[in-house]
Amino acid sequence: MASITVENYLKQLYLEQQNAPGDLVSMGRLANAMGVVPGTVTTMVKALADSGLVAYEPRGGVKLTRGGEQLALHVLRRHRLVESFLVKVLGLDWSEVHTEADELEHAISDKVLEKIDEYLGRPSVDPHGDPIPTAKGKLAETHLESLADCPLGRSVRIARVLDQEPAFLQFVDRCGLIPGVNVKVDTRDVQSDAVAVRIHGRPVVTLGTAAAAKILVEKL
Amino acid sequence: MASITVENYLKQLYLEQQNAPGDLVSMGRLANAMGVVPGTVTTMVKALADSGLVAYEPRGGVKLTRGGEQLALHVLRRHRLVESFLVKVLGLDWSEVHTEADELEHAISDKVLEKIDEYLGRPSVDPHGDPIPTAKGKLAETHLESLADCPLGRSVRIARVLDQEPAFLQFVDRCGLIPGVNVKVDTRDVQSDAVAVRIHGRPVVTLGTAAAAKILVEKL
DNA sequence: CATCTAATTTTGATTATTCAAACTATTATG
DNA sequence: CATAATAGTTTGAATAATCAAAATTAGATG
Repeated sequence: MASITVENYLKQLYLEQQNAPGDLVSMGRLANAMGVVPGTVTTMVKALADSGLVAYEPRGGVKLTRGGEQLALHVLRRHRLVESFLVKVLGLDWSEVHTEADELEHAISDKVLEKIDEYLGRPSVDPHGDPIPTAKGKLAETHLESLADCPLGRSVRIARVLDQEPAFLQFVDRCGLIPGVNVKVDTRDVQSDAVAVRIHGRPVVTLGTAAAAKILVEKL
Repeated sequence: MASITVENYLKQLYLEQQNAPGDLVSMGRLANAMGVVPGTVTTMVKALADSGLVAYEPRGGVKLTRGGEQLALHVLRRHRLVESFLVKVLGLDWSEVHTEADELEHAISDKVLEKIDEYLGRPSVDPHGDPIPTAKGKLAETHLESLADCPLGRSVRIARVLDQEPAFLQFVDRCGLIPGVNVKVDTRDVQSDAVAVRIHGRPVVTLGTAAAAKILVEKL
């Protein structure tokens, strides 16, 4: 059995790989994601490489092996199903479930996970719109645009919010930019770095480009 | 924060104290309950004593301090609420939830626990009839008789099963001796070590005294 | 090309938890 | 009461995960 620490390294490495597909992940990025000093990551990554979970190029970076990726996806599946469960069944706020799931993801057995999945009707995305890997370790590829780059004036639906920070999620919530809501980008201005978003029956919301880029939408 | 290991020692110590109220718990009993060698327990207990969670008498035994007991009860509350949740909401079999809860009890936050408690309607006992400590750390005292010592021929209700072994619970289930069921002890014989139990509309079940003693009943 | 910088790796320690095996009390017993 | 049996403690070592700080390397820059 992979320890909680190992599960966390693999999960984090997977998420970092998503940010820059193709490349190896640098020790620095992983250290930052894990909240440890770089030396710790070097040590740990070498151990993971010995276990065949990652491929490590000294001074180059790391990436998951097929086996490591499967484990990471399994952790991610637990994380996202737990998040969904906490929101849909227990009624927690979507801004707080990420932290909770970070603990629970290591304590849930396959049996309980299956019951949760069944109870929820086998959802394909979690409350933030993040896709849930299947039990077999497959993750549906999505290619969504964001509020920072989707066409102007066209009606689109909020599909995913890429930032798990409670404060950001609460802000998004207050604005009503939550997954499932239909919106239209009114204007976008490079100089002022601003994106104006119109939600039916609500005042126009203006976001900075960085914030807009974290909100993904799908065409209708 | 108490580590998972510390939580487990405190919980186990609490349970051992229940078995022999008043006495100190011996290192051997605790080692056995924890599944570690005795030397490990000595070391750990000394550390717990330094943290003020237990009172340790070298070569005498250990007991929980008020603080240690509060922590133990908090763990037990999580354990038993989780068990209830797994059975009542997710539909797991009561024979398998103990193991699951042993993991989950360390990963559940107070916030999630409160939601679970609310969802279940603030139950006072878990699926095995074990009492659930309150959020304040109070445990309702029960003084139940068992099938091995309750009056003969009187109708009583199964209230609690003291053994968490899946095989025993499955057996109990097959016999229909589950909490809430009304039964009557027909005969009891010291020489044959046998207890005959009658359940309405079912064949009489004969148990050994040791098994009968693990099934607690309440008067009607 | 020599050097500076930023990232990475190494080294030596630390903490938590555990074990095996040697040692030491206590208790019971003849 | 001397001693055997039992329970408990100590000691020395191991593993996992971490840090601080020194050493190294690969590029970037003048």
